[in-house]
Amino acid sequence: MANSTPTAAEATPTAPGHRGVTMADVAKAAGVSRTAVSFVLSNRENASISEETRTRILEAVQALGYRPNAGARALASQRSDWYGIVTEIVTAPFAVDIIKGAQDQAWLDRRFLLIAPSDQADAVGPNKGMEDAAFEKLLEQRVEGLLYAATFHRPVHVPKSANEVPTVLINCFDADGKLPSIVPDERAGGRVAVEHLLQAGHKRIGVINLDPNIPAAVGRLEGCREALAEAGLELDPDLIVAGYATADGGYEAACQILDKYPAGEGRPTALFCLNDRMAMGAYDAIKERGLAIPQDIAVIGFDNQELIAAYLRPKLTTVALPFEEMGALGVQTLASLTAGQPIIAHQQMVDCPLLERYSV
Amino acid sequence: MANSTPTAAEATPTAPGHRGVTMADVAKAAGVSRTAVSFVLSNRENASISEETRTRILEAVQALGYRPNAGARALASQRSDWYGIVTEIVTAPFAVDIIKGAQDQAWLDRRFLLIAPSDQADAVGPNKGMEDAAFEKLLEQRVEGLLYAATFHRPVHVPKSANEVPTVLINCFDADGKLPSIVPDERAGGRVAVEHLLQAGHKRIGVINLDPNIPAAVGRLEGCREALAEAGLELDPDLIVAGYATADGGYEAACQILDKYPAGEGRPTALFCLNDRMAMGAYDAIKERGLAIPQDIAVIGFDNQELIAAYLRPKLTTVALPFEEMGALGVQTLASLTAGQPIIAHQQMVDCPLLERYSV
DNA sequence: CTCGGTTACTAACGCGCGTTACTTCGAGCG
DNA sequence: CGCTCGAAGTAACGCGCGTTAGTAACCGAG
Repeated sequence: MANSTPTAAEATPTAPGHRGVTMADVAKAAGVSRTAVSFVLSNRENASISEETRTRILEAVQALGYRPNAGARALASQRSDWYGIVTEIVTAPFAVDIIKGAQDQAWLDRRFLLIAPSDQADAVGPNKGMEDAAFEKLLEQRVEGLLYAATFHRPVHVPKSANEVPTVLINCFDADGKLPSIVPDERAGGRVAVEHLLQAGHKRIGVINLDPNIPAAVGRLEGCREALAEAGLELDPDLIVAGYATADGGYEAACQILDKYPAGEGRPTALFCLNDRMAMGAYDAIKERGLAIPQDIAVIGFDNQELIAAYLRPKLTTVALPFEEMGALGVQTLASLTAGQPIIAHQQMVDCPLLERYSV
Repeated sequence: MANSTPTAAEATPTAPGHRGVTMADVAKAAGVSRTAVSFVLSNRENASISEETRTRILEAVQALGYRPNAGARALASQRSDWYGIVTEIVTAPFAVDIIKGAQDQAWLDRRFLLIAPSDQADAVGPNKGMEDAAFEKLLEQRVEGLLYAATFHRPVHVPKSANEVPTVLINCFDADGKLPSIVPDERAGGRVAVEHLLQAGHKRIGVINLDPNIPAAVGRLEGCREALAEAGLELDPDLIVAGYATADGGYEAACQILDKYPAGEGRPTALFCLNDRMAMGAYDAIKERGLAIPQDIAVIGFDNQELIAAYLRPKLTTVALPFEEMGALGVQTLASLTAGQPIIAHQQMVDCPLLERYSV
């Protein structure tokens, strides 16, 4: 301000922050070398810059509206501070939460998260190549690490290019068993759900199952059986009904259970629905029969699909899938990997917390 | 392959695509200058490279697993091919769809979409600064254009830095009236909804309203009145009930309407719910009274919140908010702006299509 | 044989920045 | 006074690439 020499660069002084202000412009304005500016802006430890010139430089930065060029910085320093995540953003109410968790954590670490879409992951469709392209694009940006997130817990095949930088899988695991992964602890989740029902006094519990082969079903059911076993109970095979993972599927499965047993005579007093969408359908089946939730029949879900669980009437008690936590943990794991630290655990499992609402 | 000179760069020949393969490496491997490689890879028109060396270069690219460095390329060419979008990814089942639309379109245009989070937009909370930081971060990446997306249709204040590059608002509009925006055509949407009810023979229609002051409510109600007027009907003020934009709010509003009019005596035969969450609550109110949807009372929603609308029983007929289309249009608009073309329309309105399911 | 005009390239600069090696200057010390 | 040493800064290189100006070889016309 005091002795700022007007330069050509200040063509539009009323609009600071106009594009193309470089460190050289700042240096000229402050009357120092470009190196000095660089030292100040990167807060170098052992650089000796007097307090006076330091503030003069910072003033010039402010006045000109200088903004560093991330690309140039990455080029010169050979590090980008970027991570990449590829995920099916499409059908995915879940993927969003993973992204949010990852992005918030990245933001805390002063890193930037690049997001690339991959439409259907293992699609047979025409865009099988999209996923490879997504990885490719991210690597062109010279990301320092990669995250791969699936919308439901399952084994996946990841493009080979993922081997070029540290890569962590979220909500899925490497079918080839190489890459580290972060998954929900389905077993513990199933256990916590059923323990909650037991504590509420229920002894006869119906289960509305998913496709029995997917990891989620296997784990949750295992946890369910564990909890029952500890209470000296067993799961009645007649009370497990599988259905499509939709509200309609849940409705039909619930009907099947409720219609098999008249009131009192062996009818379960609680239903463990392996996901919230099915619980939504179960609600209808129960209400149709004039039964009250939770007085006549308690219902517990799984997933905590907010839009459903928090808006059903009564609000659904459920076990939450820890998407945000997994996203955050993914970034943390990536950070330690890119820092050169060894892989701590090949597969990290994250707890699924119980969310008590009003259906138990 | 034939006469490839082994170089130090081929340290790990079994792992092509290892990091740090540069154009110079490719040039050396192909026995040409770096310039020649650059010409081939960027498909220059008036560069004369013989077909022979051309294929030799491409072979070297393949063999070494060369991958361009996007940052360096942006630095040299002074253009980045990147757009940025800042949005509240948080609470936002909607923002996701906007992002998807934008990202798919960007992908088609061979551009990359950088996503920055902005937690609560006009939050009073501690992270008011986050939004500015998001813009700042994106500008540091030298994005060529910016998108700003809100989760519900409303006026917004955008940080001044948005003026430095072309900026388009999506699902919101500039409170200062400067920036171009893309919003849903709420009025036409309300009209289409009510026309659909009229066509189904309904003449007495109840409206479950949102906060009457927000743009969505204003527009949708206006469209509703238009449709009625064209049929020679009027909206009975007694049949408009506002509530909180939740399932509970919808439940209470529906109760109020249904309890005021006993069957036959002026009870509406259809409910127009201004969003799907409220429709969800209205379903419960209707079912509780032993009425059937749509036989006794038809219900139509707005928003097409997939997780609700497609899973309610019966599935909800609703008017969709065109998030993906708005996202895509945003990128298209940005493309024309960055190409130097003038602003076509200050505010572009996108149609809200009717989705017929089973509740009317 | 010379000369203009192509074809097929290459040398060299600069994008904006981080970083290393070097210079300059004044204070302190024997 | 001569010397060293730290403080305060600067010149210059290179990151990987796009791009312009230029060069060398060849070819046909005069």
